[in-house]
Amino acid sequence: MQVKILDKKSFQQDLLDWYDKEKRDLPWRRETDPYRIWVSEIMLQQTKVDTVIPYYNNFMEKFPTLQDLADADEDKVLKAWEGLGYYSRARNLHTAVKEVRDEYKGKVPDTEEDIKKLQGVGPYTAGAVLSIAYNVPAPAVDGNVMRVLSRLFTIYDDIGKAAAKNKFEQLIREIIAENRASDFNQAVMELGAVICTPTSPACLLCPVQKHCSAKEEGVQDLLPVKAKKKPPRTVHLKALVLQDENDRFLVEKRPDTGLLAKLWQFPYIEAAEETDEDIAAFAAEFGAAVEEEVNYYYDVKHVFSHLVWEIKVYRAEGKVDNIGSHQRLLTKDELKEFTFPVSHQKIMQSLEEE
DNA sequence: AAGACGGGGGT
DNA sequence: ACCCCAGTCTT
Repeated sequence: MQVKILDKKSFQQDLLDWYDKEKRDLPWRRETDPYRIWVSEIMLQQTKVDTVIPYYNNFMEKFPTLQDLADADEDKVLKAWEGLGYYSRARNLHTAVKEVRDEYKGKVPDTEEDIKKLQGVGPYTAGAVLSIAYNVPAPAVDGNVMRVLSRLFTIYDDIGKAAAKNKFEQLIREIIAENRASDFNQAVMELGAVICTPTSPACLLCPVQKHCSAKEEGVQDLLPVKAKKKPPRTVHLKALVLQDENDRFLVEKRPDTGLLAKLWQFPYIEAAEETDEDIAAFAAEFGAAVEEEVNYYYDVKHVFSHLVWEIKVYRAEGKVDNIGSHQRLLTKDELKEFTFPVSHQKIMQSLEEE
């Protein structure tokens, strides 16, 4: 591969000098424990630093060591992840940490071969943990890195394609500062986060502007190239908030796999058509009398990356029976102990406004 | 190679 | 209302 950079040493020095001076003071940057680095990198997948910080701090308070997390109940782990999204990250991390406890004597693997075997550890996270925790010169290519490199070297490959990622990893292998792999990888990501931003990059403040091919050609706003995603499909739901005579609410645990696996929710049905009887029939299964017009209460809209939930919420009070084994009746206080997706937190919140 | 999988921010 | 952000696993 042709590296069009003029002076590698000069580039590394300009980048690292800037990073040494300007790097943000982040909780996980005060840590050297590979377990803590690992947790931060899992949380940072698809998620902004500002969102992660409070979750990370709380998580470390609850599970200070790898052993603590490995020994914890899954429900507690999910509760600590509540609202962060992509809950398979939490389940996979929990599985992987138990694997490290049992198969690696509690020490996070420091080789690419071993660390990649862990659930939820893909090419990015493997490189990030190896470089940041162990200073191994492995590439850690995330969206920030692809954006920075696509501009530095005017690469017009679609960064959504798998082939492009290999190209960027190879590029990092060629330009990484071998003895400062941790700082180098973090510096590139930091540059992408605070200077080389998706829109309106701050080129005038950029420490490596003089090495940047896109800036030289004035095409920084055209990069990176990325195919547009399809709009999410809309699913119509009717959710049922049943409150029994003891002011307990009917909730249920979602299946072990798929969307929002193992989280709790108010029972609902998919309503393909705007029919009137379906919610009544659904409620009748619990011995509750619900009518479309009488019990309709509230609308909740929730947007995921691949679908939209438009939820009509129905409320009813009275005796509740015929509870399934995955279902529970919980008081308002007890609801707080269970993990709900944000969409159903919105439903819960509507109960406070009366 | 494409889709599933959450949630947040900016304008 | 519309735009943007994007790792890993599964199919």
